[in-house]
Amino acid sequence: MAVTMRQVAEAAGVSIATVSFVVNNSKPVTPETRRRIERAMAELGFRPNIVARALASRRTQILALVTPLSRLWPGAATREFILGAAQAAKDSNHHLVIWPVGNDGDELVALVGQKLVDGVLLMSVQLDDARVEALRGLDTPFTLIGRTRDLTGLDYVDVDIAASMRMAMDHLAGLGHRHIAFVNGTRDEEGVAGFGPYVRSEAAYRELSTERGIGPVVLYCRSDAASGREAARELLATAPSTTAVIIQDEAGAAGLTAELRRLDRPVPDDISVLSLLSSADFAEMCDPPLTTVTTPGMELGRLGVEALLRQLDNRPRLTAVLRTGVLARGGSTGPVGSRR
Amino acid sequence: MAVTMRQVAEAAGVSIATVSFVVNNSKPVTPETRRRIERAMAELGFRPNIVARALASRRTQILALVTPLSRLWPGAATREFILGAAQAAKDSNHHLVIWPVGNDGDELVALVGQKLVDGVLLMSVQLDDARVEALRGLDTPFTLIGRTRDLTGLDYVDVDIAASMRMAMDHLAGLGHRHIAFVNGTRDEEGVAGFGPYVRSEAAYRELSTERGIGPVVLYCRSDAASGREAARELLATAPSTTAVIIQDEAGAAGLTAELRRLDRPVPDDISVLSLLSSADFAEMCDPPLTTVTTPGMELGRLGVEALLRQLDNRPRLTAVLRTGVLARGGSTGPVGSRR
DNA sequence: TTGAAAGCGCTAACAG
DNA sequence: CTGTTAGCGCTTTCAA
Repeated sequence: MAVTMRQVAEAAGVSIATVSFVVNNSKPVTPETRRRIERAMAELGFRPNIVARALASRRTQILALVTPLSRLWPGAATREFILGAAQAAKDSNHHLVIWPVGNDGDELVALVGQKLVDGVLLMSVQLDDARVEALRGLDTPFTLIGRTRDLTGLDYVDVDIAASMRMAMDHLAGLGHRHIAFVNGTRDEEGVAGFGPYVRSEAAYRELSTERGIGPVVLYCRSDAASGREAARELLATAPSTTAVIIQDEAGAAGLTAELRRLDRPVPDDISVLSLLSSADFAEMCDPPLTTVTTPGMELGRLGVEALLRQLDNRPRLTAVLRTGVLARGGSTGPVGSRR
Repeated sequence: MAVTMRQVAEAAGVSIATVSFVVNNSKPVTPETRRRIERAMAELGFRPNIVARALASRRTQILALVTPLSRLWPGAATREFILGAAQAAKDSNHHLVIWPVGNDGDELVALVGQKLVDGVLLMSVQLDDARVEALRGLDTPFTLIGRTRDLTGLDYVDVDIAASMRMAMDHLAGLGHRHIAFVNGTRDEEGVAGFGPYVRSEAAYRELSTERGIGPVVLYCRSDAASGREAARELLATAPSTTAVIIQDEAGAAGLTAELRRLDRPVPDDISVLSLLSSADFAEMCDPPLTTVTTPGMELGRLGVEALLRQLDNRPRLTAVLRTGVLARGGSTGPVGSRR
């Protein structure tokens, strides 16, 4: 059996309460007494039982990361996100549990009701998200990764898609491109309208193009290479003057690039392709090296945990955190004809 | 405050013990009494406090998934694995915590000492793994994902690399290929010798080639497209008669394919490429669709949890579970000249 | 079939 | 500064 506080107390000749004080640094203790206790702890190999502590203190030091059952953000940096969150949790003496739950809130309510976790991190939040409404009714603090339509009173961490899009367009414009198309992602289940990132990226693209007098060209593709190929053909058919394309899907980007090559419009020599909000893994796999704007998965995970812990500790809140993607230059060059 | 068992007991006019019996189905209870209690629970919205239960029963119903800090299996199906494990845990009323810890066992010992978890799942196990030795000294059950050199008394779940390699070679041989090369992964940190999957796949390849009278050709590449390109050049220089290549790295596969194309040996028309033990994400991103043998990440995660739970419940153990990768045909054809 | 009661190991008043 | 004590909410003998 594991060593308990009581045994430590006996060995050190003090009361169990005093041991608790030194373990948690919760009250002043004479250096001499402290030393005796620490010695006893070391000798006996004492490790506080975290479950007993949780029951007595009403603080489990456990956070939950709620992930959808379906892959919501296709091919995205989920792994990095999870690991970033787990790291951040550990760094502040917390544990992270993974809860894969459906999109209706009921299951989530049941889990939260178990009182296992102090707070909840909600991944892949949708514009209208039943899970959020469900959590609003409970008294467990939570933080969003992503954004709902109605954000009153909520804390969230998200990718700054508008800024990322601007970064992408600035990059391409800086290379001399004047005809920049956008291939947006799409998900049959809810249509383009429902998925926040898609909505926001398209809005940002349209706004920026108009602002710069670039006729907006928007196409769509699903999350596979074949769909990317289709987009390539459609692009050349409908907007042949295009010299650069921003695409928000990894698999789609791969297909698009390959098809452009097949159609004698090689990337990046003849047309530039930039993959928006892809994962780091993808970036290092592209060939030719595509320019990418990478989702900062780890950082978002860390920030999500940070925001949640602030709520739990009643520290100043982190209400609206946005992070721009990271630009990694591939082999993109300017449009044909404009090059030195 | 949340509803407690005591309140339910009062409302139903029974003792707290009886409530416990119906909640856990641990003792027979008169239908009539049971009904009263269930009614009270429903009306009050009672949810058992899992922490109190854990303290009293010495069973937390929490499992830990230990992941290395560094990416050990490059680009692999980590996400699927994590989600598979989380799902399986949930399906048997358990929780899964993620512990990103270093490779020395000390941190792990400290975490386990907290008595938060009933069992541990060790990911990315190395041939000589300090974490395993550390866990052997404790009394918390654990299961390996991967294998150590010394497996006595241990339960593990792993990819059957030999079988996967055989599947790959059979597939290619069936298409008529007689010159099949293998590009193994490599990791500078520990050399080829240290990483189990690399060791085993190479051994399997060599054995199978010898068996079939195919002179073995083995090259190495790191986990990036550039390294894959190098491998392509080296391959054509040293074994120009090669008609098919098996490569065990996703990024490397991308680079290899691209470089072969650039050198006028297009895939799959002129030479076949098969990506061994890659992730499902990768498979759907390849263009042209590469034939892949995919790591069954979800399934391994589920099986790991299953094996662990069996230990915990004293059910017949699952000591040595191996799963073969899943073959997904891409556009591979037979070698040039042998085609109809 | 049900109840009483003794913990599980620790925290947090409160008292001294 | 240290000790006493009453729980935290539930499980689990042991009796009734």
